[in-house]
Amino acid sequence: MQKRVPVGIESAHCSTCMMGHVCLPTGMPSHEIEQLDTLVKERIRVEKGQPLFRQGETLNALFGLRLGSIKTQLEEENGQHQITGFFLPGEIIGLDGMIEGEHSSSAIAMEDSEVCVVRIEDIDDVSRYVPSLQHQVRRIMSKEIARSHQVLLALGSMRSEQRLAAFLINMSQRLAVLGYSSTDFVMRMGREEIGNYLGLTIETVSRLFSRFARDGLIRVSQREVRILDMVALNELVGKPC
Amino acid sequence: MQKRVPVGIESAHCSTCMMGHVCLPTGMPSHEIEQLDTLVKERIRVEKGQPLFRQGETLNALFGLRLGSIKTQLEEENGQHQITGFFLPGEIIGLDGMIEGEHSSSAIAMEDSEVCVVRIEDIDDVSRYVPSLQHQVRRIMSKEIARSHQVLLALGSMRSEQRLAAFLINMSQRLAVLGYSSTDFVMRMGREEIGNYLGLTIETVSRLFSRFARDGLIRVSQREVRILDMVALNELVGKPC
DNA sequence: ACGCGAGTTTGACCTGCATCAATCGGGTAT
DNA sequence: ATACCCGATTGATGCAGGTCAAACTCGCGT
Repeated sequence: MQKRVPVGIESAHCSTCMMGHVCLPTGMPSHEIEQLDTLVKERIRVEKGQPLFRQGETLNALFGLRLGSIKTQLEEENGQHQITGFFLPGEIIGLDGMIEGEHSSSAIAMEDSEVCVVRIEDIDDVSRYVPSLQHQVRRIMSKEIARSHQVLLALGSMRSEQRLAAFLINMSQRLAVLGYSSTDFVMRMGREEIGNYLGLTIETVSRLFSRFARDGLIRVSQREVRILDMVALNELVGKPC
Repeated sequence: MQKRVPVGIESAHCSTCMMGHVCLPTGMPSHEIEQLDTLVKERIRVEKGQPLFRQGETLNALFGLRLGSIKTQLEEENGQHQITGFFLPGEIIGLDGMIEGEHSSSAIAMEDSEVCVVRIEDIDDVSRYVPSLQHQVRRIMSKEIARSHQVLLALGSMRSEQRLAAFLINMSQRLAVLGYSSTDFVMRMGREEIGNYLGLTIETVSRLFSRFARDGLIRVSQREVRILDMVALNELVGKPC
């Protein structure tokens, strides 16, 4: 059984894709979006737990997540790893591989997922006809930089409860954009992954979930979360000093 | 007295700039680098302590640091801030402002500095004639993403001594690229800034410097550092688990 | 030379989170 | 059902690094 399978691309057109409003074409004029239809020549399905790409691999392509969820992580010689991002449908993966050379991180599917493959050379070709495409790519990369700076802020200057609160708020907002409930969702990652991402141990994360629940901020059962008091969560992370 | 002063640009040509080998033109073919000479229409001097730009400002330009050193930081409503990067000559600042809209961080000069201003619209113009320019911009942004992921790794999974060791190694390497000694240099930032960047308090940073010195890894006097045992520093950060 | 102030160092103490360890619970195979 | 396993929870304890406080150093201006 293959782990990383090409799938049919008959409907692989950005112009008709339902993710268009949250994916690469976001905000582009519709006549230019049609020109993107040659951009995605391939789609890949990645099984849960399998890598989309691995740190060190040469891959001159970006991946638009269509379905599922994927985490990226830095891997060290000594088996250690640090999760650098959780990606949801519509988000672009592989931006740290745009140096000719190699990816600086690995991307692992957290559930069965499907990505659109965009070869970088194709980006250059298409952008001759679609000037706004370059803007778009830069916009997305810029956003990724800003995003990781936000995580730096969390790891560098927040206490554990603030980090988890910020994490929940962030998940909530991103899921809302995708049309899901902002108060009621299933996290695709386990406690260990959350802890790793936030620079905390699994036990601390677990305790925090319990505490948040006891304090009436959320309800949790395994990976299901219901946010009961968004205001309190926001206060926890930002307002007070 | 002005804080942010345009300076003459008579010699503002990437093709003749001494920073060329470490700046935006890095690795570009020389006949294309000449085409970059229209890219920098302006140079700005920023006084120590003054901002090059501020979080929230609309600025559709990148800045190539020519002289001096600059830090970028996220600023929160409550006066808190988190330093997200220290920049040395040859490095590009403002990559998180390439979303049409606003910068997501502030950039402050740590000493009197000078930057080349590259307007984003000019990038688009010039890249019509210089196809590799787009690659170059993407390469630089990709590198910035990878860089911030490295800092995430430090903040998320290293202990204080490892963070400081990694910081010193990083400074050493970057200064070496600029032609300075890799073992003997002056840090442009104070203890507080280092601490903020690494998610530590000023006292912890100070104690670590003292400890490193006592253990014969470095010699420190104020902001001057001499690295005595680079091997030990590297072991501290990576090898053992 | 003196005094002053900002940045740094050092010490004593405290706490938030890690660590170690035991238990629990839900899902799956038998 | 039962057994098993993996992830999550909860408790007890320890320590790295934070906090509070005092002293020290280097410039710098007078």
